[in-house]
Formats: sequence, structure tokens, C-alpha cells
Amino acid sequence: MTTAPRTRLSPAERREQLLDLGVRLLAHRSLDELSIDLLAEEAGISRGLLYHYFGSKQAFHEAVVRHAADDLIAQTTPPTDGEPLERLRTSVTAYVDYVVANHEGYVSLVKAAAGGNESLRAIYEDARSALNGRLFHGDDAGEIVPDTPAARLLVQGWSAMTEELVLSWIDDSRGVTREELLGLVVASLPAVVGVLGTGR
Amino acid sequence: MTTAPRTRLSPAERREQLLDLGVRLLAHRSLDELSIDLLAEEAGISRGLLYHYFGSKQAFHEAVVRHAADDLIAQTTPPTDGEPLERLRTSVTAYVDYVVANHEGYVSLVKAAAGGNESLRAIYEDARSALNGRLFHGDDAGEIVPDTPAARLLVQGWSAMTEELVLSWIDDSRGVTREELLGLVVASLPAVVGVLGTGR
DNA sequence: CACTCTATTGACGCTCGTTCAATAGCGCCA
DNA sequence: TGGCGCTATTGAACGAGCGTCAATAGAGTG
Repeated sequence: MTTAPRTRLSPAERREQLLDLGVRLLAHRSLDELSIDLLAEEAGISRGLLYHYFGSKQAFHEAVVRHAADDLIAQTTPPTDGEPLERLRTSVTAYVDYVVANHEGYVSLVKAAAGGNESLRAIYEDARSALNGRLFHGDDAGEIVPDTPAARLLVQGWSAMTEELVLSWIDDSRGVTREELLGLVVASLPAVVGVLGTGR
Repeated sequence: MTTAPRTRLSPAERREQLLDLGVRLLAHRSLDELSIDLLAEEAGISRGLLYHYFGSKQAFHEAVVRHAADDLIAQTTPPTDGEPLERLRTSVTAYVDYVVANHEGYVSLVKAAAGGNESLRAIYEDARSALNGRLFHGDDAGEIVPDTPAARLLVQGWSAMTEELVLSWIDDSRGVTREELLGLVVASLPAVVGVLGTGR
């Protein structure tokens, strides 16, 4: 097979191509398990071009994670009307369906945030607070969750639980249906927040 | 300053020294941010010796994580008697106090598990299931949590929430006291499990 | 059909993980 | 007490892979 001819794309197109490829490749390998050589070959470009667009391997990783996070936020826009509990259910459903549909990309995002440096973590935290924040910032904010330090802590914990439940369920649903999962996640927020009264 | 004289330790001592140092160094840096050069210099040994003991950088990382996990398990032995809820509270207290006292080591463990490869994740999963499993394997197992697929899923989620709560609280307690935190964590398990009846 | 702009290349330097034959501390036995 | 052997330890050498930079070649424009 002869060497492929050099193809010239617009910066936006090339950037998009490289980010999409990065999300796919980083879902199963960690960053240092992914060599620039492999990435370049897979994309049909030279090593140098990656540095022209992203400057460093780390910066490329950050761009990939931000790309995945933006996608998550965009594809799970919350409803603006309806009762609070119903809005919660709709949002959770969108989140679960997104994670199911984009499993690889989402795992890539979570792994990067948990294992990576401060800036990667920051990108993830921003996405997460965007997901949570818009749930509790309507006109009827406070109907489900009061705004106290302990309550904020609990909401953060509930988010972590939700993520664990969904990823674990995808990994092995063990006879639990999607509807049951949604019911568990939605019901557990009020249940957890209800703890606020009992703690001493 | 002259080069330090070569010190000869027993394999057990040297191994212990390197593992302890590894836990400390990997708490703030990720694995690829930690060079063998730095590690060797910090330990006062040559690069080659590390390979003599662990074979590779990856294998060293695994040994460090296993070391931290074993320490966690050993230092949080659960009570064998008392009422279920009281045992739960005692176990959670031991866990929280351990994480507070060994913050760096614990963060090192969690980051490795979340961001690392399959074997690192397996080590962490084993430790976690050991922590949970011994809570619900007494003679009175089932008094708090029934043994169904959905319940197992929820317990796993509760574990993730607990970890998030404790780490987040250590990072910024925001006026929440240790006692309040313990109350929240302990009370949230029955609260979450109570959801099982309501879900449809 | 030149000509310019810039997307793209490929070879080079350098850091860092890994290997391996050589070295030296420490207990043992005469 | 003094040599001897075992093995903990070393450090130079190798290779893989990240990052740089001047040179090259598509694609639109006059």
C-alpha cells in the first residue's frame, strides 16, 4: 500500500476530526497508553500536525475532555416547566439515556477527571455543577432541596451515587430494568435530603 | 555535598520503604508525573533497584495501591457485636477517621482506581467490597438491607456517595461538623434502601 | 496561469522507562 | 580474625516516544 496523499482540511474540520477520534481512542486506553504515533496514524496525519493544533499531549487531552463535557451538557438540556419532581425525572432520564448511548465517551470523561490533574478535574466539576445547578435554579428552587451547607453536600453525594448507579447498571444490569433504575435514582434524592431532619 | 554511601537493607525493609514513599509521592502527582529519577533520588537508591524489586513502573504502582488498600482494610476492622445500626455507625466512623488521618494515601488509592487500568481498578473494587461485605454478612444480615439485585446496586451507590461526601467534606467542611457528617452518612443508608418500596 | 497564504510534513533533540553485566556490603566459616 | 560467597545495589547503555522547527505543498485568488 502506498503512502496516502496529504489531505488539506479547514482548521475547524480537522479539529473536530481529531477531537472525535480522541474521545473514541481515550475511552479504552489511558492517556499515556495512547501514543501520538498511533493517534496520528489513525487520523491519517503526521505527528507534527497534532502539536500545531493543540500544543501538547496534555492540552489535547483537556480539549478532548472539554469536547465530551460540552456534548453531554448540550444533549441533556433540562425542561423549563412542569413540577419539580417531574422535571427531575425528565433530567435524570435524559442523563441516563445519554450515558447509555455514549458510554465510551462518558467513561473517557469520568476516568480523565478522576485520575487526571487539576485542570481536567475542573472541566468535569464544571459540567457536573452545570447538570445539578440547572435542576435547582428555577423559580421553585428550594421546593426539593433547601440551600444549606449540609444540603449542598448531600446533593453532591447524590450525584456521585447516581453516576455510580448508572455506570454499574450499564456494566451489569442484573435484571434491573431501565424504568426501575430511573425510579431508584429519582426517588433517592428526596430520600437523601430527608435525612437532613434526622441527623443530629 | 558528597554522594551518600550505599546502604544495604533486607528486601522486606527496602520494599516497605519504597511502598510507603510511593504512597506519599503518588498522592499529589499522577503516575506519569512521577519520574523514576525523582523516586530513586527521594529514596536514596538507584533507578535500577526499583526494577529489581518491582519489575516495572506499572507493577510498582499496583504494589503501592495494594499496600494502601491493605492498610485501609486493616485499620478499619468492624465491630462484631451490637445492633446493626450501631455497628454501621461504628464502621462509618472508623472509615471517616481513617480517611481524615490518611488523606494523602487514600486519595492516592482512589485516583489510581478511577483513572488506572483494569488491575488497579480490581484492587480497589476488592477493598471496597471487603468494606461493604463485612457490614452485611453478620448473623443479622438483611436487617438493614435485603439481598436483591436492586438493593445491591443501591448499596454500591451509597458507597460512592459516602466516599464523595467524606472527601468533599475534608476538602471544605463549610461549617458541617464531623458529627453531622457521620449522622448524614449513617442515616442515608436506610433512607436510600427505603426507596426500594416506592420505585415502580 | 502564477502567486500567496497556510495547512501539513518529517527529521532532529531530548527526556525517561527499561535492561544487564559489574560492584560492594554483610554474614558465615575456618 | 580474615577470607569467601551470597545477593543487594549500582550505573552506563539502549530504545521508545514527546515536542520543535524550518521546509513543503494544497487550494483559492487575481
